[in-house]
Amino acid sequence: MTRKPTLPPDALRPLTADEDAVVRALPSVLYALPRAIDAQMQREQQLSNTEYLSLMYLSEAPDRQLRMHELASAIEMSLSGTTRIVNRLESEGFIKRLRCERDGRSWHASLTDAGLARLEEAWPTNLDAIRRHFLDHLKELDLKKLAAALRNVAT
Amino acid sequence: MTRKPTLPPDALRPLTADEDAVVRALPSVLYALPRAIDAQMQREQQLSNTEYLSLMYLSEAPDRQLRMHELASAIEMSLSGTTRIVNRLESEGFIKRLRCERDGRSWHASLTDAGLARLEEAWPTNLDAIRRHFLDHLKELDLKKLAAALRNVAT
DNA sequence: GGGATATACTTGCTTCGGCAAGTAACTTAA
DNA sequence: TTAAGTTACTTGCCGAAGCAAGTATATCCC
Repeated sequence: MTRKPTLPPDALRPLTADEDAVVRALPSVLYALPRAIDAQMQREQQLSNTEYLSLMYLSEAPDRQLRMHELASAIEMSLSGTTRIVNRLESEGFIKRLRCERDGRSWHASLTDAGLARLEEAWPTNLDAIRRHFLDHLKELDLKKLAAALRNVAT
Repeated sequence: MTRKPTLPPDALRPLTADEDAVVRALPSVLYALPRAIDAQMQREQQLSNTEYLSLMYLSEAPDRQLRMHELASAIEMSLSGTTRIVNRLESEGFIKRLRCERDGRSWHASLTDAGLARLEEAWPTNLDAIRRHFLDHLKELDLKKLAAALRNVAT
């Protein structure tokens, strides 16, 4: 039972009413919402969100390829998780693995034409899912500030 | 390959620049952030977020107990997932299952004193995780509006 | 009252993800 | 130049969650 030692007293500062309201709404957004988006993507496109993101980041990369650890950090997954995602996408022909010429330990995940086509087929569903589950509910917010805040959260 | 038929044209309406900025930042927030919060809770408190939420909602319920499906909907998990969470928490003595007197098919998950103590031990970590990973990055936002929007997303 | 249906939960099976250990290839330093 | 260390990726093992099927109880309707 190695628990963290006592937290600094600041951690116990009570939440303001507004913060509390945000915190109360958070589980829905952080836990249920990703599952809902994933489920729609899976149902309508047979792609998980991480698979979709992989195709997307690859499509935007120079030469449509990224080294494994670059892809991992783009999709914010562990390297082992990324290995498996690439395995799946490779087995369906959407990605090819290419040896890296400059570093024999390294592989490039390279988006195939089929992979690009798959992405183009899938993105309307992804956009629809994000709109329906998320964007459409934010009408009252200042999106510019929200985007900045979310980028800030991201780091 | 049963794919959804063509989406309504509205789904293809392009994103505004602000919407796009939000969407770009979304994977970090919806996928990486929950993992980060979970990891901190697991590391420092040996509790998953769903376990923590279960204890929390039970502590707030009348008689500190809820029927399984009530708990499931509170924590927004499937019933089978809830069964397993309750199994885990029960095996550690934090929850007891009590037969429902009015309905023989039903069980109450009931928070024990040990469970309440566990919750009280864990909440500062949870609060700290939420603050550090999320709340502290929202300084620029109108939290009242954000809370309303998030509640809106939740439904 | 008793069969058909519905409800509340549990279990079996599968998938996904992380960590830690393993392997191969590169780099550094003696 | 070769042994030690580091890096890039993969594999083995595990836990968590969902769906679909199973079980037990309740309700409905004749």
